[in-house]
Amino acid sequence: MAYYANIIIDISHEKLDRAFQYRIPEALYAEISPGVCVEVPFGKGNRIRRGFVLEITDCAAYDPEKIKEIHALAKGSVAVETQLIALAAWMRKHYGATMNQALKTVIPVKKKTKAREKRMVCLCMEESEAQKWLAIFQKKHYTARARLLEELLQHKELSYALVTQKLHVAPNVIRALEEKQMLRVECEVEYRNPTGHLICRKEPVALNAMQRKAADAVISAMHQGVQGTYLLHGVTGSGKTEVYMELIADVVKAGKQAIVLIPEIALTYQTVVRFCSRFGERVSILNSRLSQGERYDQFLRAKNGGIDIMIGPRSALFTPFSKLGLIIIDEEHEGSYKSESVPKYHARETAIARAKLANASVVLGSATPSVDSYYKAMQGEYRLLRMQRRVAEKPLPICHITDLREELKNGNRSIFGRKLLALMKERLQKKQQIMLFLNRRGLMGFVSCRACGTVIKCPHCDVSLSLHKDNRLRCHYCGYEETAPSACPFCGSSYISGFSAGTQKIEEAVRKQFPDAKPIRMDFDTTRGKDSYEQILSAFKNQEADILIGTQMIVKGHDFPNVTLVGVLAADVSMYAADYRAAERTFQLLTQAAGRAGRGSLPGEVVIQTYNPQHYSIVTAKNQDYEAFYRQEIAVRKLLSYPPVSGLLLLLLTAKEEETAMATAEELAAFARGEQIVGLKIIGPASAVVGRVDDVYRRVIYFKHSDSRCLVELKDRMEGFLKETEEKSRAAVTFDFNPMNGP
DNA sequence: AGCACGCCGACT
DNA sequence: GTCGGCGTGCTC
Repeated sequence: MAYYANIIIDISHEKLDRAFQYRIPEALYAEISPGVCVEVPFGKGNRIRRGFVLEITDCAAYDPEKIKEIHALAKGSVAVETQLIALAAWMRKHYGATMNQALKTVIPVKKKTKAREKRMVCLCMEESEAQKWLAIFQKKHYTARARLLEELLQHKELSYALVTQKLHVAPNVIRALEEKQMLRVECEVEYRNPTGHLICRKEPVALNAMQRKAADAVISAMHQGVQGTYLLHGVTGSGKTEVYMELIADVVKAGKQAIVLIPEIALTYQTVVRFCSRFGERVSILNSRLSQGERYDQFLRAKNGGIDIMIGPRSALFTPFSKLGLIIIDEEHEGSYKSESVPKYHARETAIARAKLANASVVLGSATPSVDSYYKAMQGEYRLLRMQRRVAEKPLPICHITDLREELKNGNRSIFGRKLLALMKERLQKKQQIMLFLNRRGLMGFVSCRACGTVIKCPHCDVSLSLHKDNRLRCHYCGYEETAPSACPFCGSSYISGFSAGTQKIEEAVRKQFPDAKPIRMDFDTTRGKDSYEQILSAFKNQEADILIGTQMIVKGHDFPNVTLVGVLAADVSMYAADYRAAERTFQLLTQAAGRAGRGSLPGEVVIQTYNPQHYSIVTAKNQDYEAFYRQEIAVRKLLSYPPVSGLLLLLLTAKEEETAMATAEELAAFARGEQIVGLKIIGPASAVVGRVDDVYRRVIYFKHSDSRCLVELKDRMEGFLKETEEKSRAAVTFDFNPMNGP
């Protein structure tokens, strides 16, 4: 009896996004199973390509004569559970992608994806001989060969992409010359270096009654074999981490494994130490600093049963545990749980899908739950667990709101309102610490001409360039940079000035107002270095500075016992961002920022400065009243048919030519209209907020429907439509369900 | 995505 | 005839 494997070839193209059948050679019977990565001959030239085994069968669904054999096991592949393949299929369906793309996000692969891009074409013969051949080719009018040879004589080494694209030399011409030993195609290989692991053990802290109650609700259900999704709403300082650890301990005791998702920015040394001291070497940590290879090694340990707990950002969700019992998502409301690349999955929904497959439970934790999750809890889809008091009954900070319009009326044009100024003075006298928080959005330092109003923009994107301290202008979308000009490039006026990036401006203002204070700044410029992030935080903790100035990054779960004042400067900038989550983000940011004050024995105070003091997101944040915020926000979402009340699907069309993007957008909008889906709302097509990035034009269409399953259905039909109606030049299409930060 | 095959036009 | 250029169609 012969065995066959259904394999997806690792080429992301709709036309190849299906299984191909290969015979399994007897020698590989033991090693081939669903989820392994193999090398197979593919296409006319039988080139060796990578593929993913989906399933094993004994019946040939194709002419057995034509079925080829699996060449080998791909080196550096982990046989992943069939469960993860099912998860990839689920992701493909719900977020829009090719099966190959979905598999790639789910299956750990060792091989560098960059290898292909780094292919080089290099000359391997004497120059004089090459000249001879060049003359022959020119004489024979072998224009392609002559072009290539000419270029090689000048540069010796050329990138493969350049040769095929810019020089228009076909791959078969390259191979013809390679066979004649005139040139070589080489690949570069990279090395990786692993990091150490820390081990230390401490006795667990006993839970208080409130924590016990929350933990027991989950544990008792798990013991009865009931799996579910829980939303743990615990105010800042209520001790959610202790609850997580209790649950993990219980899961591990039952011989199962746990995954803990933590937003990248909150994955600090402190967190790592906390988990390691409780669970020792059974814990593994993933972070973005790890190379592909190291990440793969961690997954291999998990696969082989070397660890029980994996902690990490979004991608840790795909840890190949065979007996997964629990997934915890801390800071559940965080935007970083949504993937920015295809498939644009949300870790929360995907975790629930994986848990269903593994018969595991999911615990979502947050002090400020996402409106999405709280809504689902209200609908009874998740079970809500509350922890409304801080450990040791520490009082919540006193919160003041400063109306910046009033300040302006009273002639105060500085960054600091009078209330904040007075409190800062007092704290500095008492030798207590202060945190100043700035909303980064909107305060980017762009450069404009005061004479003609010209704003310096990126030549490749529709955004203004921002000024950095090294006097260079950078594009935050494509990375383009140039030296800041001294005169306006349009009118020649020398009255051209940059609005320095927000945090720098604040630092200057602090130094001016309080010459004796020691401010420390944390932003993209000061955290360039390797450990500078940790260094700044520990310096502040050791009271080497008394004012910490920063953006989002300083708000996330750090304990600074001596901080008794938090100032939020210009709280409303994020509310003007043109997207429906703006109020939610503002509320979350303010609540989290306020939570930084009074963590120690000293009571804290918070000052929120805003131009919109009456806005509900600010008023409810002042009162630390999540419920009140939720009630008002959900009413707005209902009124405007936004998630979670309604489903929202964003279609992004990208193309090199503006016309192509527009044409495809119109084509798809027309198709959607023709589908006659009752209750479907189509908004657009329109230009994306940033209409051009890296010289690629971007258009968007929004679809709304009260039942998000209808949108998944619509996406399926559009995928089918794109597959069937072939058109030679069409824009690239990406789907994004319930997008996080606009297109 | 690659790669072959097939056709047209240009030049030996 | 031969080769480059380009469109079409298939890949287990």
